[in-house]
Amino acid sequence: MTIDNLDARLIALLHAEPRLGVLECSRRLGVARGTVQARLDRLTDRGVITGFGPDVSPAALGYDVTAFVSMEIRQVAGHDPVADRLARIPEVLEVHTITGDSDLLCRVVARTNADLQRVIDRIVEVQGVLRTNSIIALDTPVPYRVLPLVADVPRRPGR
Amino acid sequence: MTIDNLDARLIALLHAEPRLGVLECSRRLGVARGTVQARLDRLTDRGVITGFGPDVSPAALGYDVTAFVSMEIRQVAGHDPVADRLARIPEVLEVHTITGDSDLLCRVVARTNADLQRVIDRIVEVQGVLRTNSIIALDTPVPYRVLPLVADVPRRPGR
DNA sequence: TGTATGAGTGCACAACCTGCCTAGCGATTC
DNA sequence: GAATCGCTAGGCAGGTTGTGCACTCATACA
Repeated sequence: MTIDNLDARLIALLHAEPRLGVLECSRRLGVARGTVQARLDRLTDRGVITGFGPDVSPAALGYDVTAFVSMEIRQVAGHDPVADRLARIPEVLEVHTITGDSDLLCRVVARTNADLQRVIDRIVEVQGVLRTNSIIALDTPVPYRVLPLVADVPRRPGR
Repeated sequence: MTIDNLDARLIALLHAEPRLGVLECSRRLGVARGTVQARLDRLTDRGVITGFGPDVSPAALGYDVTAFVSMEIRQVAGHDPVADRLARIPEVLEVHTITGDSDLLCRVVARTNADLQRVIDRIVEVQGVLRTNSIIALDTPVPYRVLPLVADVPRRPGR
Protein backbone atom coordinates (compact mmCIF):
# COMPACT_ATOMS: atom_id res chain seq x y z
CA MET A 1 0.00 0.00 0.00
CA THR A 2 1.06 3.59 -0.32
CA ILE A 3 1.33 5.98 2.55
CA ASP A 4 1.21 9.72 2.43
CA ASN A 5 3.20 12.39 4.06
CA LEU A 6 1.12 12.47 7.21
CA ASP A 7 1.51 8.73 7.70
CA ALA A 8 5.23 9.09 7.26
CA ARG A 9 5.42 11.90 9.76
CA LEU A 10 3.34 9.94 12.21
CA ILE A 11 5.58 6.91 11.96
CA ALA A 12 8.68 9.03 12.28
CA LEU A 13 7.25 10.77 15.32
CA LEU A 14 6.31 7.54 17.04
CA HIS A 15 9.69 6.17 16.16
CA ALA A 16 11.40 9.06 17.86
CA GLU A 17 9.14 9.07 20.92
CA PRO A 18 7.36 5.76 21.01
CA ARG A 19 5.42 6.12 24.21
CA LEU A 20 3.65 9.19 22.97
CA GLY A 21 -0.11 9.04 23.26
CA VAL A 22 -2.53 9.63 20.45
CA LEU A 23 -3.45 13.04 21.78
CA GLU A 24 0.10 14.24 22.00
CA CYS A 25 0.78 12.99 18.47
CA SER A 26 -2.16 14.96 17.16
CA ARG A 27 -0.82 18.09 18.81
CA ARG A 28 2.66 17.61 17.39
CA LEU A 29 1.39 16.92 13.89
CA GLY A 30 -1.18 19.67 13.98
CA VAL A 31 -4.15 17.47 13.15
CA ALA A 32 -7.19 16.29 15.06
CA ARG A 33 -6.96 13.44 17.49
CA GLY A 34 -9.47 11.40 15.52
CA THR A 35 -7.27 11.68 12.46
CA VAL A 36 -4.25 10.27 14.21
CA GLN A 37 -6.38 7.52 15.65
CA ALA A 38 -7.78 6.65 12.23
CA ARG A 39 -4.37 6.70 10.56
CA LEU A 40 -2.90 4.50 13.21
CA ASP A 41 -5.73 2.02 12.92
CA ARG A 42 -5.41 1.97 9.17
CA LEU A 43 -1.66 1.50 9.19
CA THR A 44 -2.02 -1.32 11.67
CA ASP A 45 -4.90 -2.99 9.82
CA ARG A 46 -3.06 -2.91 6.54
CA GLY A 47 0.04 -4.40 8.09
CA VAL A 48 2.35 -1.46 7.59
CA ILE A 49 2.77 -1.25 11.32
CA THR A 50 3.14 -4.78 12.58
CA GLY A 51 3.58 -4.00 16.23
CA PHE A 52 4.97 -1.78 18.88
CA GLY A 53 8.06 -3.38 20.28
CA PRO A 54 9.48 -3.67 22.89
CA ASP A 55 12.70 -3.86 20.93
CA VAL A 56 15.18 -5.98 22.79
CA SER A 57 18.89 -5.65 22.28
CA PRO A 58 20.64 -9.04 22.27
CA ALA A 59 23.91 -7.27 23.00
CA ALA A 60 22.50 -5.86 26.24
CA LEU A 61 21.62 -9.40 27.27
CA GLY A 62 25.19 -10.47 26.79
CA TYR A 63 24.91 -11.77 23.24
CA ASP A 64 27.75 -9.73 21.86
CA VAL A 65 28.56 -11.83 18.85
CA THR A 66 26.44 -11.74 15.71
CA ALA A 67 27.07 -14.06 12.81
CA PHE A 68 25.51 -15.01 9.53
CA VAL A 69 25.48 -18.71 8.90
CA SER A 70 24.68 -19.98 5.43
CA MET A 71 24.09 -23.65 4.86
CA GLU A 72 23.35 -26.34 2.36
CA ILE A 73 20.58 -28.68 3.31
CA ARG A 74 19.19 -31.95 2.07
CA GLN A 75 16.38 -30.65 -0.09
CA VAL A 76 12.89 -31.92 0.50
CA ALA A 77 9.70 -31.15 -1.32
CA GLY A 78 7.18 -28.79 0.20
CA HIS A 79 7.42 -27.32 3.65
CA ASP A 80 10.88 -27.22 5.09
CA PRO A 81 11.46 -29.16 8.31
CA VAL A 82 15.01 -27.86 8.66
CA ALA A 83 13.79 -24.32 9.23
CA ASP A 84 11.41 -25.60 11.89
CA ARG A 85 14.23 -27.27 13.74
CA LEU A 86 16.44 -24.23 13.44
CA ALA A 87 13.61 -22.18 14.88
CA ARG A 88 13.92 -24.20 18.08
CA ILE A 89 17.38 -22.80 18.70
CA PRO A 90 16.92 -19.53 20.59
CA GLU A 91 20.14 -18.03 19.27
CA VAL A 92 18.88 -18.33 15.72
CA LEU A 93 17.18 -14.98 15.24
CA GLU A 94 16.21 -15.19 11.61
CA VAL A 95 16.15 -17.73 8.78
CA HIS A 96 15.88 -17.09 5.05
CA THR A 97 15.84 -19.40 2.07
CA ILE A 98 18.12 -17.93 -0.53
CA THR A 99 19.41 -18.02 -4.06
CA GLY A 100 23.01 -18.90 -4.76
CA ASP A 101 25.30 -21.66 -3.63
CA SER A 102 23.68 -22.11 -0.25
CA ASP A 103 20.09 -22.90 0.60
CA LEU A 104 19.51 -21.14 3.91
CA LEU A 105 20.94 -18.06 5.51
CA CYS A 106 20.40 -17.39 9.16
CA ARG A 107 21.40 -14.76 11.63
CA VAL A 108 22.61 -16.07 14.94
CA VAL A 109 23.92 -14.49 18.09
CA ALA A 110 26.16 -15.85 20.81
CA ARG A 111 27.77 -14.67 24.02
CA THR A 112 31.34 -15.09 22.83
CA ASN A 113 33.19 -16.59 19.93
CA ALA A 114 33.53 -19.80 21.88
CA ASP A 115 29.81 -19.74 22.52
CA LEU A 116 29.25 -19.23 18.80
CA GLN A 117 30.96 -22.54 18.28
CA ARG A 118 28.37 -24.14 20.53
CA VAL A 119 25.53 -22.55 18.59
CA ILE A 120 26.98 -23.62 15.27
CA ASP A 121 27.36 -27.12 16.63
CA ARG A 122 23.68 -27.13 17.44
CA ILE A 123 22.92 -26.00 13.92
CA VAL A 124 25.14 -28.61 12.35
CA GLU A 125 23.50 -31.37 14.28
CA VAL A 126 20.08 -30.39 12.95
CA GLN A 127 18.88 -33.18 10.70
CA GLY A 128 19.14 -32.22 7.06
CA VAL A 129 21.94 -29.70 7.44
CA LEU A 130 24.84 -30.77 5.25
CA ARG A 131 27.37 -27.98 5.41
CA THR A 132 27.57 -24.57 7.01
CA ASN A 133 29.61 -21.46 6.45
CA SER A 134 29.86 -18.76 9.07
CA ILE A 135 30.59 -15.10 8.75
CA ILE A 136 31.02 -13.00 11.84
CA ALA A 137 29.71 -9.46 11.93
CA LEU A 138 32.54 -7.43 13.41
CA ASP A 139 30.69 -4.16 13.54
CA THR A 140 27.37 -2.76 12.44
CA PRO A 141 27.86 0.72 11.05
CA VAL A 142 24.20 0.86 10.00
CA PRO A 143 21.89 -0.95 12.39
CA TYR A 144 18.52 -2.14 11.12
CA ARG A 145 16.24 0.72 10.22
CA VAL A 146 13.18 1.35 8.10
CA LEU A 147 12.67 5.05 8.58
CA PRO A 148 14.43 6.19 5.41
CA LEU A 149 12.10 3.94 3.44
CA VAL A 150 9.11 5.52 5.10
CA ALA A 151 10.42 9.05 4.71
CA ASP A 152 11.01 8.33 1.04
CA VAL A 153 7.29 8.68 0.37
CA PRO A 154 6.23 10.08 -3.00
CA ARG A 155 5.53 13.78 -2.76
CA ARG A 156 1.80 13.64 -2.34
CA PRO A 157 0.93 16.60 -0.16
CA GLY A 158 -0.87 14.84 2.68
CA ARG A 159 -1.68 18.13 4.33
CA MET B 1 23.07 -7.86 32.04
CA THR B 2 20.98 -10.71 33.27
CA ILE B 3 17.25 -10.65 33.51
CA ASP B 4 15.01 -12.76 35.66
CA ASN B 5 11.81 -14.57 35.03
CA LEU B 6 9.62 -11.59 35.77
CA ASP B 7 11.52 -9.44 33.30
CA ALA B 8 11.16 -12.14 30.69
CA ARG B 9 7.44 -12.45 31.30
CA LEU B 10 7.04 -8.72 31.15
CA ILE B 11 8.84 -8.49 27.83
CA ALA B 12 6.85 -11.38 26.43
CA LEU B 13 3.61 -9.80 27.58
CA LEU B 14 4.43 -6.46 26.04
CA HIS B 15 5.52 -8.22 22.92
CA ALA B 16 2.17 -9.95 22.63
CA GLU B 17 0.10 -6.86 23.48
CA PRO B 18 2.35 -3.87 23.09
CA ARG B 19 -0.09 -1.09 23.82
CA LEU B 20 -0.82 -2.43 27.26
CA GLY B 21 -0.44 0.09 30.04
CA VAL B 22 1.71 -0.35 33.10
CA LEU B 23 -1.32 -0.97 35.28
CA GLU B 24 -2.73 -3.69 33.09
CA CYS B 25 0.66 -5.37 32.92
CA SER B 26 0.85 -5.43 36.68
CA ARG B 27 -2.55 -7.11 36.85
CA ARG B 28 -1.63 -9.73 34.28
CA LEU B 29 1.66 -10.52 35.96
CA GLY B 30 0.22 -10.47 39.44
CA VAL B 31 2.61 -7.88 40.81
CA ALA B 32 2.28 -4.31 41.99
CA ARG B 33 2.18 -1.46 39.55
CA GLY B 34 5.31 0.11 40.98
CA THR B 35 7.18 -3.09 40.33
CA VAL B 36 6.30 -3.16 36.67
CA GLN B 37 7.20 0.48 36.41
CA ALA B 38 10.55 -0.10 38.08
CA ARG B 39 11.33 -3.14 35.95
CA LEU B 40 10.49 -1.32 32.78
CA ASP B 41 12.62 1.64 33.76
CA ARG B 42 15.48 -0.61 34.64
CA LEU B 43 15.28 -2.60 31.41
CA THR B 44 15.17 0.60 29.41
CA ASP B 45 17.98 2.27 31.36
CA ARG B 46 20.24 -0.70 30.94
CA GLY B 47 19.59 -0.86 27.24
CA VAL B 48 17.85 -4.22 27.15
CA ILE B 49 14.78 -2.52 25.79
CA THR B 50 15.94 -0.04 23.21
CA GLY B 51 12.57 1.26 22.19
CA PHE B 52 8.95 0.59 21.48
CA GLY B 53 8.50 0.35 17.74
CA PRO B 54 6.44 1.07 15.70
CA ASP B 55 7.65 -1.88 13.66
CA VAL B 56 7.17 -1.16 10.00
CA SER B 57 6.91 -3.92 7.44
CA PRO B 58 8.77 -3.06 4.23
CA ALA B 59 6.70 -5.68 2.42
CA ALA B 60 3.49 -3.86 3.31
CA LEU B 61 4.94 -0.75 1.75
CA GLY B 62 5.54 -2.59 -1.50
CA TYR B 63 9.13 -3.60 -0.90
CA ASP B 64 8.62 -7.27 -1.58
CA VAL B 65 12.17 -8.20 -2.45
CA THR B 66 14.81 -8.66 0.22
CA ALA B 67 18.42 -9.31 -0.66
CA PHE B 68 21.76 -9.61 1.04
CA VAL B 69 24.54 -7.82 -0.76
CA SER B 70 28.10 -8.51 0.22
CA MET B 71 30.88 -6.39 -1.13
CA GLU B 72 34.56 -5.77 -1.25
CA ILE B 73 35.65 -2.21 -0.69
CA ARG B 74 38.78 -0.19 -0.99
CA GLN B 75 40.00 -0.36 2.56
CA VAL B 76 40.75 2.82 4.40
CA ALA B 77 42.09 3.37 7.85
CA GLY B 78 39.78 4.44 10.62
CA HIS B 79 36.16 5.32 10.20
CA ASP B 80 34.56 3.89 7.10
CA PRO B 81 33.14 6.40 4.63
CA VAL B 82 31.64 3.67 2.46
CA ALA B 83 29.17 2.73 5.15
CA ASP B 84 28.18 6.37 5.49
CA ARG B 85 27.42 6.59 1.82
CA LEU B 86 25.51 3.34 1.86
CA ALA B 87 23.47 4.71 4.74
CA ARG B 88 22.18 7.41 2.40
CA ILE B 89 20.41 4.82 0.28
CA PRO B 90 16.98 4.29 1.86
CA GLU B 91 16.69 0.73 0.58
CA VAL B 92 19.81 -0.28 2.49
CA LEU B 93 18.34 -1.38 5.79
CA GLU B 94 21.41 -2.64 7.55
CA VAL B 95 25.19 -2.71 7.08
CA HIS B 96 27.73 -4.94 8.80
CA THR B 97 31.46 -5.24 8.48
CA ILE B 98 32.30 -8.90 8.29
CA THR B 99 34.94 -11.56 8.32
CA GLY B 100 35.60 -13.66 5.25
CA ASP B 101 36.14 -12.88 1.60
CA SER B 102 33.97 -9.78 1.59
CA ASP B 103 34.24 -6.67 3.68
CA LEU B 104 30.66 -5.50 4.09
CA LEU B 105 27.33 -7.25 4.17
CA CYS B 106 24.15 -5.31 3.82
CA ARG B 107 20.49 -6.07 3.74
CA VAL B 108 18.56 -4.26 1.07
CA VAL B 109 14.96 -4.26 -0.06
CA ALA B 110 13.39 -3.35 -3.37
CA ARG B 111 9.97 -3.28 -4.96
CA THR B 112 10.71 -5.88 -7.61
CA ASN B 113 13.68 -7.74 -8.99
CA ALA B 114 14.07 -5.04 -11.60
CA ASP B 115 14.00 -2.48 -8.86
CA LEU B 116 16.65 -4.44 -7.02
CA GLN B 117 18.90 -3.90 -10.01
CA ARG B 118 18.43 -0.17 -9.57
CA VAL B 119 19.31 -0.38 -5.88
CA ILE B 120 22.39 -2.47 -6.58
CA ASP B 121 23.44 0.02 -9.20
CA ARG B 122 23.26 2.72 -6.60
CA ILE B 123 25.42 0.63 -4.31
CA VAL B 124 27.97 -0.11 -6.99
CA GLU B 125 28.36 3.52 -7.81
CA VAL B 126 29.22 4.31 -4.21
CA GLN B 127 32.84 5.43 -4.09
CA GLY B 128 35.06 2.75 -2.65
CA VAL B 129 32.87 -0.21 -3.56
CA LEU B 130 34.88 -2.56 -5.73
CA ARG B 131 32.72 -5.63 -6.23
CA THR B 132 29.34 -6.82 -5.01
CA ASN B 133 27.63 -10.14 -4.74
CA SER B 134 23.88 -10.39 -4.25
CA ILE B 135 21.79 -13.10 -2.72
CA ILE B 136 18.03 -12.86 -2.86
CA ALA B 137 15.94 -14.02 0.09
CA LEU B 138 13.20 -16.11 -1.49
CA ASP B 139 11.32 -16.75 1.69
CA THR B 140 11.71 -16.11 5.39
CA PRO B 141 10.60 -19.16 7.35
CA VAL B 142 11.79 -17.57 10.61
CA PRO B 143 11.33 -13.80 10.69
CA TYR B 144 13.49 -11.76 13.04
CA ARG B 145 12.72 -12.48 16.64
CA VAL B 146 14.34 -12.11 20.03
CA LEU B 147 11.74 -13.63 22.29
CA PRO B 148 13.28 -17.13 22.52
CA LEU B 149 16.48 -15.50 23.72
CA VAL B 150 14.58 -13.66 26.42
CA ALA B 151 12.53 -16.66 27.41
CA ASP B 152 15.74 -18.66 27.68
CA VAL B 153 16.46 -16.98 31.00
CA PRO B 154 18.36 -18.96 33.63
CA ARG B 155 15.99 -20.53 36.12
CA ARG B 156 16.21 -17.95 38.83
CA PRO B 157 12.78 -17.93 40.40
CA GLY B 158 11.82 -14.24 40.00
CA ARG B 159 8.44 -14.89 41.58
C1' DT C 1 -26.11 19.20 -11.55
C1' DG C 2 -26.95 16.32 -7.76
C1' DT C 3 -25.43 13.03 -4.44
C1' DA C 4 -22.86 9.45 -2.29
C1' DT C 5 -18.55 8.59 -0.01
C1' DG C 6 -14.45 9.18 2.56
C1' DA C 7 -11.58 11.98 5.42
C1' DG C 8 -10.92 15.43 8.61
C1' DT C 9 -12.44 18.73 12.53
C1' DG C 10 -14.14 20.02 17.01
C1' DC C 11 -16.44 18.89 21.00
C1' DA C 12 -18.20 16.32 24.91
C1' DC C 13 -18.46 12.56 28.42
C1' DA C 14 -17.27 9.05 31.71
C1' DA C 15 -13.89 5.82 32.84
C1' DC C 16 -9.42 4.98 33.28
C1' DC C 17 -4.40 5.46 33.62
C1' DT C 18 -0.10 7.90 34.69
C1' DG C 19 3.35 10.07 37.44
C1' DC C 20 4.48 10.76 41.92
C1' DC C 21 4.52 10.19 46.72
C1' DT C 22 4.39 7.77 51.29
C1' DA C 23 4.86 3.82 54.42
C1' DG C 24 5.75 -0.73 55.65
C1' DC C 25 7.89 -5.46 55.09
C1' DG C 26 11.28 -9.09 54.28
C1' DA C 27 15.83 -10.44 52.64
C1' DT C 28 20.60 -9.47 52.00
C1' DT C 29 24.91 -7.30 52.98
C1' DC C 30 28.41 -5.29 55.78
C1' DG D 1 22.47 -3.84 64.44
C1' DA D 2 21.91 -0.87 60.49
C1' DA D 3 21.68 0.20 55.80
C1' DT D 4 19.99 -1.02 51.43
C1' DC D 5 17.18 -3.00 47.96
C1' DG D 6 13.08 -4.73 45.83
C1' DC D 7 8.39 -5.29 46.44
C1' DT D 8 3.53 -4.30 48.08
C1' DA D 9 -0.29 -1.18 48.88
C1' DG D 10 -2.59 2.95 48.92
C1' DG D 11 -3.80 7.93 47.69
C1' DC D 12 -4.12 12.04 44.77
C1' DA D 13 -4.45 15.33 40.89
C1' DG D 14 -4.33 15.79 36.26
C1' DG D 15 -4.14 14.04 31.77
C1' DT D 16 -5.60 10.56 28.35
C1' DT D 17 -8.47 7.16 26.12
C1' DG D 18 -12.46 5.31 23.77
C1' DT D 19 -16.51 6.57 21.89
C1' DG D 20 -20.20 9.09 19.82
C1' DC D 21 -21.98 12.99 17.21
C1' DA D 22 -22.59 16.93 14.07
C1' DC D 23 -20.48 19.50 10.51
C1' DT D 24 -17.41 20.62 6.53
C1' DC D 25 -14.90 19.75 2.40
C1' DA D 26 -13.19 17.44 -1.76
C1' DT D 27 -13.57 13.71 -4.90
C1' DA D 28 -15.93 10.59 -7.84
C1' DC D 29 -19.56 9.44 -10.63
C1' DA D 30 -24.16 9.03 -12.76
